[in-house]
Amino acid sequence: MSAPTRPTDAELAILRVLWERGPSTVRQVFEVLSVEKALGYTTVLKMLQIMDEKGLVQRDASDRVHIFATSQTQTQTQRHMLDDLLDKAFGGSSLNLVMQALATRRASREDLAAIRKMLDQAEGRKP
Amino acid sequence: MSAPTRPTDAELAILRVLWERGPSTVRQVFEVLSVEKALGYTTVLKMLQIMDEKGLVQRDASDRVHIFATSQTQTQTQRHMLDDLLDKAFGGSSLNLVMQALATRRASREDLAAIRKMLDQAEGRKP
DNA sequence: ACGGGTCAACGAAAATCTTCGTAACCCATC
DNA sequence: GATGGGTTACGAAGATTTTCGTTGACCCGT
Repeated sequence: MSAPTRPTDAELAILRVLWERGPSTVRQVFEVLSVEKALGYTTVLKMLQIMDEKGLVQRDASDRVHIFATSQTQTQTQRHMLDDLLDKAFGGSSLNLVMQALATRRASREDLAAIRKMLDQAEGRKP
Repeated sequence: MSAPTRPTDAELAILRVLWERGPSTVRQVFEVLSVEKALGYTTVLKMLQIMDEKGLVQRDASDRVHIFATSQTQTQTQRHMLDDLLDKAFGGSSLNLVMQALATRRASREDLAAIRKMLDQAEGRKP
């Protein structure tokens, strides 16, 4: 159970498909990815083989056509990558990161309300 | 003025030093980095040469000992990398990203208060 | 002028990431 | 049981990233 290595861009593209579709075959992943970008079927296959070795995905090989699934939830991976970015580009300051995130893309009123609600919980406020 | 490529990990380590120290010589960057990790002087030099070609840093070669400086502020780079992460791992949802960032244990009580304050301003609350 | 120390440039090796051609395999249908 | 379409396995090439040894230039003190 070693620390999962940070997914590369190509790996992340595949993970995105698996998160959205759920467990999928190579062909299913390929169909989705090939819409946006020209790439070969065996490229996707190879990536999934490597990701399996790295532990990024799990493979169900009980049928002839193997089924691949992510081994971490999207949320877990997001946390991991955020933590990584926090260390490497934000000096560990999550305040700084949050400020930047809120400044970059304007959050809707509902978003802000949701964040406020979360702050209340985090701070353990009494109403 | 092409879109600056996302810095690699090694590049980011150097950028961190330059952001903190300001414009520096190869040796100065090397001294800082070699504290945490064993690496050669020429490794740092080569990295800075490459980063110069990529446009990540700017070089003042008017003296014999060259001075390197970042070509983007830390904030600009942070925005860029956050945007990248947002697309690639968060489906473009900054709300989601902020929530995750707040959910880590790295946000201190003061951080949360500062964010709350910012929310107040963003929502235009009257006191 | 000489020698030791510091410097940037260059090339190349090592490591990692990305892509795909080829082969081997399985199964359904002719 | 041969053929064809779809599958995984394998290896290797190409691209990028990371590392550093070597070389030649430059400077300063003797």
